[in-house]
Formats: sequence, structure tokens, C-alpha cells
Amino acid sequence: MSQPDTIERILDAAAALFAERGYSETSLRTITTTANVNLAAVNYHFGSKKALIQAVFSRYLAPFCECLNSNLDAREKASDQAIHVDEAIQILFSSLFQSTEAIGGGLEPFMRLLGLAYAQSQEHLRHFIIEEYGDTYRRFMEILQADMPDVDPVAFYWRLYFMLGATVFTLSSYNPINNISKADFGEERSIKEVVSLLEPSISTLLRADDAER
Amino acid sequence: MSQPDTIERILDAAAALFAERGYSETSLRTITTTANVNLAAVNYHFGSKKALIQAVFSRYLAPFCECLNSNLDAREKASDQAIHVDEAIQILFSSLFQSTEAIGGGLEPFMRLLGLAYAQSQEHLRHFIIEEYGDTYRRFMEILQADMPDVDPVAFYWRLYFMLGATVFTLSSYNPINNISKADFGEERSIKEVVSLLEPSISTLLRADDAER
DNA sequence: GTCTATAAACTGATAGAC
DNA sequence: GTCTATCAGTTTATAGAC
Repeated sequence: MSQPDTIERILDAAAALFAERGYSETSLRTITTTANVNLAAVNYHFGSKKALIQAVFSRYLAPFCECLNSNLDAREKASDQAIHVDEAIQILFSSLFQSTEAIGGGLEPFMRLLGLAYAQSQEHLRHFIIEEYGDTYRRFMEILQADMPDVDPVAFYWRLYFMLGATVFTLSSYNPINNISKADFGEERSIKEVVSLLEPSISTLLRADDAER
Repeated sequence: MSQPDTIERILDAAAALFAERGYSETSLRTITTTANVNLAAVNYHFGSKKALIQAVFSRYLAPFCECLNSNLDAREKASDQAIHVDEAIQILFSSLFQSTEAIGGGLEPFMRLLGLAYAQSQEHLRHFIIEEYGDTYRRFMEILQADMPDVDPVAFYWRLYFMLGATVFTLSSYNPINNISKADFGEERSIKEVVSLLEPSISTLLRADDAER
């Protein structure tokens, strides 16, 4: 702890670099050079590259789960009325914003790290996510499902992945997508505006009546 | 061409391995060993690893574009009625099935390769996709947009990415997701069944009335 | 806790014999 | 067109001095 927090500097550099180019594409050398620390520091403080990847991930995932849980607690305490899909989705995204704005870079790096964890078969990371994230995920899922009891559970289960895919894919590529929008329409959308487009889309996607069409 | 098509064997092995573990995570040595060809053969036949990646991608993308285009041609020839969103989506997915079933592995590897191209910042691959895919993409997009003229173009543009994300994310992880479904519900869904869940979800997502809610 | 030096293995790519 | 052998560079990780 002589230097202004070596650990913190490594985590900051690693988060930005992993999100930008992927886990395997980022070497420990690039991270330590960017962070202005010695190469050996990573293995000293974290043990291995895999452990560093998980630590980087935790810094986003843990606060998010905590934040979502406490927001759900507060809402359930404030009113006896059941939480409907729309409100649940809104709580989800406001928790995302709330928990990431303290950390560098905001929402996009977190979504990129999440997308990469699924895209590349980072098996170790996937298991790690389920362990740290499982309880919160189940709680949220059950709230949604309680509001749409008529939907077949398996169909509902797949719709959750449709929702996850739409969210992670879009927000993790927010910058490049927004740049194309700027070039093609001359219009930008802030990430908050994109989320406000995403919220109703996801709500209708989840509640889509099977009979309709 | 003395061995039963070295080029083909390299492409098959590379496609399966790239889809399974990612581009950077797959070495040329792993590919050539799996394909039972000499290490030097990749550089002899393709020139470089990047060129191999693009060749692997082309084998899925080119037939798909061709198939989608000819299906749209046939439909436009058969009837003067405008193509509505639901029908366009249905043509999209049947083209996906049609064009991939000839190639090894079917739909999932293609979706994985596509997801990886977006997730990892494979800049060269992204440019390559736009070049080979741009015209077909624009044509399809304009058909959709013509059926929903009241939606703000920028909002529509973002919804296309929501759609792309839901599709690519879910289908590229079809196997692991389906396995969880098996464990949790004791029920499986074939990839065709998942697509038949996806189609109405995507249609409502695209057509979601802004005023609704 | 930080550093240098280095191990041990792997990477994509190529030259040259056959 | 296929092979061996090898180059030159990279990777993660660690031992040991300070």
C-alpha cells in the first residue's frame, strides 16, 4: 500500500482493457503497463489471471446484486401491492445505473464484461457468476413470473434469455451502435435514453400474449 | 487436392473450434491437429489466421444472404401485397435454417460466430461482415420499416439491435440454456421450437406501440 | 510489497527439402 | 501441395534480491 493503491489501479486498468478487447486478448503486460505497476504485482495480489478476471467482475456484480436486492426490499416494504413486470424492469435498470455509476466507465463496461463472459466460453467465469448471482437472479425471476402466471414456465424461461440478450448485446455495444446512428441519422441517444427505449420493448416482449398474432 | 480436401477439413475444424471457444482462444495448431493436416497448410491455403477466420465466416454468411434474398424475391414475385413484420421475421428465420442446414452443425455455430464477432472487438471481422452483408441487411430493414411507418426511425433502429441481441445471444447459447431447462423443468425445446417462441416475441418487440403501457 | 531476471510454454508465420 | 524444422515473438507465472 505504498503506491496509491496498486490493487485498485490494476482493477481499473484491467476492467477497461477487458471490456475493450476481451479477456484472452488482454495480456497481463498490457494491464500492468497501463496501470503503471510491476508485472509481478498481478500474480502477487491476485494469484492468477483467472482470479483477476473474477475480481474485476465482482466489482460490478456484487454492488449490483446488493443494490437490486435493497431496492426490491424497499419497494416491498413500502407497499403491499404486488410488483408488476413494468415496475420490476424499471427497478432492474435503475439498480444497474445506481450500482455502476460509482465505478469507472458506468454501465457499458459492465455489460461488455457480461457479454464476453457468455460469448466466449469462459467456463470458470460462468460458474462464478451463477454462484455470486444466483440468489438475486432467482428472486427477480420469481417476481416477474408471479405477475404473468398464465405463461408456460418453459416459454417464460426462454423469454428471460431473449430479454437478457437484447439488453446485454445492445448496451455492451452502445458506443459503436450510437456512432452509426450519428452517421446515418445525425442523431444520438444517451445510454439512459436507450434504456428508456429498451424498458417498454422488454416489457412487451415478456408479456407477449401467446394467443396474439 | 491429394488428401480428401484439405481446405474443407480445415474449414470444418476451424468453424467448430472457433464457435466453441472463440477466435483468439483457438490456435492454428489446435485446428490443424483436429483437421489432421499439417500446420503449414493453413498459411499455405489461407495466408493468415485472420483470413481463415473470414473464410470460415463467409461459408455461413454468403449462403444465408443469398438464401434470404431469393426468398424475398420469390415472395415479392408471388404477391403484390406488402410484406408485414410477422411474415418478414418468418422469412428471416426460415432462411437461416435453410442456409445453415447444409453446413455442419446447423444454426448454433453460425450464431456463435456472429455473437463472437460482435462481442470480441474483432474489428477486421466487423468490417468484413458489413461489406458482405450490408446490402441484404438494408433491404430487410427497409421492408420492416415500411410496415411500421409511424415509429421514429431512430427508435426503430435501436429496436433492430434489441432484436438482433435477443436472437444471437439466445441461439448462440442454445445448448447450455437448453441444458439448464432440462435440469430445472425436465423439459427440452428443440432449436426450432425456440425459434418459434422467438418469432412472436420479436414481432411484438418491433411493433411495440410507444403509446402503450 | 516491489523489483529484476528468467523459466517454460505457447503463438503465428516462413524457408526450404521433397 | 505437403512436410520438417525453426524463427522471432509472445504469453503466464515464479524465484530470489532488495
